[in-house]
Amino acid sequence: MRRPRSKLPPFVAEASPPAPAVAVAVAAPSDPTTTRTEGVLDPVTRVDTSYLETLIGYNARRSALTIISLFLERMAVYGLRPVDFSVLSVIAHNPGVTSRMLCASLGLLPPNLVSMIQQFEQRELIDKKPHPHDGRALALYLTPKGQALMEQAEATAFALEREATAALTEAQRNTLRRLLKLIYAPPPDKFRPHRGKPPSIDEL
Amino acid sequence: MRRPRSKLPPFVAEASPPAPAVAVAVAAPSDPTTTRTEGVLDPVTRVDTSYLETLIGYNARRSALTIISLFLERMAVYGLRPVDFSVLSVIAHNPGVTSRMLCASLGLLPPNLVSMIQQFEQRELIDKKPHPHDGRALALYLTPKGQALMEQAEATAFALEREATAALTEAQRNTLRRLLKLIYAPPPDKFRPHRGKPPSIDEL
DNA sequence: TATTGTTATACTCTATAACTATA
DNA sequence: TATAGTTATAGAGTATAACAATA
Repeated sequence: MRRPRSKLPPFVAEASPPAPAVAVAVAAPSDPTTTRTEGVLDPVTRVDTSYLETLIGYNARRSALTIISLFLERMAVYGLRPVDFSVLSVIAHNPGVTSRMLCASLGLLPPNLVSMIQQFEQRELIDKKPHPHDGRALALYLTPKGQALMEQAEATAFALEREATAALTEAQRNTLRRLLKLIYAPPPDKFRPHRGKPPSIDEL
Repeated sequence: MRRPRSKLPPFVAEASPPAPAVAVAVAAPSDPTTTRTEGVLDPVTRVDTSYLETLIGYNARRSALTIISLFLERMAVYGLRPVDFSVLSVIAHNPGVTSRMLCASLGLLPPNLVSMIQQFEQRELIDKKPHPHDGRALALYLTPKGQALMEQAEATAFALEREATAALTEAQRNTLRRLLKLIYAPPPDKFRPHRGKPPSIDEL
């Protein structure tokens, strides 16, 4: 079983402790008069992170970190890191996919995918077959063992997500997915409203 | 050998390319009969990532990456990475904060904060003063130069976030912030709806 | 004895260049 | 000449242990 790790220039660190989560007043705009105060913070006083909490990026990252933390915990039994899960999942749902396509769809760099693929082969989770139309490429498939593993892993992922988002209703989960997707895969400009009418449901 | 410490690898890579974003049909449940197909994907055909897109964690991470990517671009002029921005922002809004408190609030490890603080001092963005109540600790303050920088940087961050979330209305931004916060800082259990069985993780 | 800040260091992940074999 | 897969390696980020000064 492997040891997970991570990367990335974060708003916050990778989180070894589950990240204190510093509860603060909601999005209160920072008071300019309080900056440069000569007083020292009472150790008992919580640190004020309300400004950072007004940033979507900060909130998105904190949430992703929270879910990933639970993911690591629950997926350890399968020996899968999030990136392993993603790769195997894409292979599962795209039999015959090539390494190049995998990299493009998940934002991975080819050199970094190699060792992953090799380990999956050693664990007999995937098969590499020659690509019928391109002698350079290799078509990737899940083995029956790989399929069995991923069926369980995907069920676990689903349950884990439900748990991590237990504070949300199903409607809110759908809303959240939709809004997040609007950020990383925005529709063409013409669909954007003029700030007057929301095109869709902004439910609770 | 065994490290209880959790680390966290991503669903997708850190994204050097802005991450292709693979548009796909919306959340179509994977068809079991299509797995293990012997056919090979047409290179023209886009990879199907619809399953991954049903995961909140995947969407949250992709969105965070998108925003962070723009953040890196726009903040380069200030010489600030996201983590630098977060640290300076917390100092700005919490004058006299200690390293220990900074680490706790942002999930940073003390050894990794040291070089950051040193660089901020060399750039004359912060001042270290002895803590009045605790001889071990140091109180951190922004210098006037640091304050000027952060005022600009925070304005840039605000503009950048607006741009990265241009596909969202202001109401949707507020909704998004609120839903994300419910994940990493959920309210007490009693506010959660009764979904049949509370802690049972394995409900479908 | 416990904690703050620090040093040194190991480990993981990410990024770049270059090689091979096929197209 | 361009692309798929691979190798080797540089670079950045994260984690652990241990130490000095102070509580």
